[in-house]
Amino acid sequence: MTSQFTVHGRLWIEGPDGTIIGHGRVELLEKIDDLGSLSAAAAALGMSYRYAWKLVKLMNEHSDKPLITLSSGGRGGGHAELTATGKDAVATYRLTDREFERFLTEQAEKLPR
Amino acid sequence: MTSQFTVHGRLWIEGPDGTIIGHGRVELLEKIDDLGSLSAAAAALGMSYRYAWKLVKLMNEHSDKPLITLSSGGRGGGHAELTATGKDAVATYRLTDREFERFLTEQAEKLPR
DNA sequence: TATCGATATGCGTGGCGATGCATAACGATG
DNA sequence: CATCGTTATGCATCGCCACGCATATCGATA
Repeated sequence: MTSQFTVHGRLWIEGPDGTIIGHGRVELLEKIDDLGSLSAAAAALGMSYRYAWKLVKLMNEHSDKPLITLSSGGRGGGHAELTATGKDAVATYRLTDREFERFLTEQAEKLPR
Repeated sequence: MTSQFTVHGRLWIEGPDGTIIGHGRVELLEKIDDLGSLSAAAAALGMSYRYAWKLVKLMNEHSDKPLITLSSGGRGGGHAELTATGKDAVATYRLTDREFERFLTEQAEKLPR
């Protein structure tokens, strides 16, 4: 049967240019893609706008091609959008993350008792 | 061939009593088992004795049966030793950790490019 | 051209992991 | 019973992550 133990973990993907994409960043990217707004995405995740903005800046700086485009002013006050690179990154991460979830439950069942 | 991306991760095992055992704690346990001394183990890992002692206390408190026995005074000034439970915990963790390493490299090869 | 909502960014703060210092207690052994 | 090396534990601190406040900027639109 299932073990009394549970196996947990975190994983992240590093690119050759130093990009790091993990759980939190991917969630942010997905929310941005969903809502078209950085402030709304941050709020939806219970994350401060200040910090979300820093993450976006870091990701864009450390990546060869930017993952997110931000524009201020205009209708609605501004806009946030994923680039094709950004969407690719999300998709790639989600793929390996799904495998990871399978791995974790699979390992938990191997544990004693 | 191999991808330009690399997949990294951390994993830990939680017991029903709230025990948490992960990379750092296991390394400490192994060093204790190896050296028979908490202060020596901490030093060998470049970890402060203060913190290593706290970790041991936490692990023992949160586990049903203690993982480490500590004794002060006497020949050599004191002694640290793993219980059978402690050794089991290490062995179990190492087993799933080995699988985890395989998983990570395996996933990295699935990534684009 | 005034408004409005979002982006842009500095500055101070609080929690947490981890360190370092200092001091006490312990107990086998000489 | 003095010594010695380790365990035992308080307290102050440092760095990093993340938050919160405050303010400036931008640009479509009414």
